[in-house]
Amino acid sequence: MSDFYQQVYEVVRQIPVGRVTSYGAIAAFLGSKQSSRMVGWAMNNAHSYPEYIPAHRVVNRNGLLTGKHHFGAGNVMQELLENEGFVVEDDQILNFKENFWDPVKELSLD
DNA sequence: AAGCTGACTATGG
DNA sequence: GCCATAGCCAGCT
Repeated sequence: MSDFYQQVYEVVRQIPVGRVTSYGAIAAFLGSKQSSRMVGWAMNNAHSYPEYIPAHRVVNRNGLLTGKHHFGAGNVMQELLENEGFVVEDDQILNFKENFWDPVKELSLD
């Protein structure tokens, strides 16, 4: 597996419970903010990773659950987020900005 | 092999 | 503030 995917998975795994981040933020942290699509693709292949990947904590820059369809037929992603204390409405995290977790800030600085 | 698609984002009208 | 376009790059048809 490419290091890119590996790093994406590790970053996503380090997202604290009750926090969320965006594909672009992860891509930016890896130094390829223009390849935010690849982060999403990495999530699609997340099942290939031996560890658990909380992909539901990764949404687009709007806090919109664009990838909910990949979790299952129903609104599994929303339920997972609500289970962690998020407020989701119309497939969007209302308090997204308040719970946003930026790896660039949280992991780079320290 | 060439073209399309997609769990994105930024920019311009 | 919404819609269209354009980069991005890996996987699929």
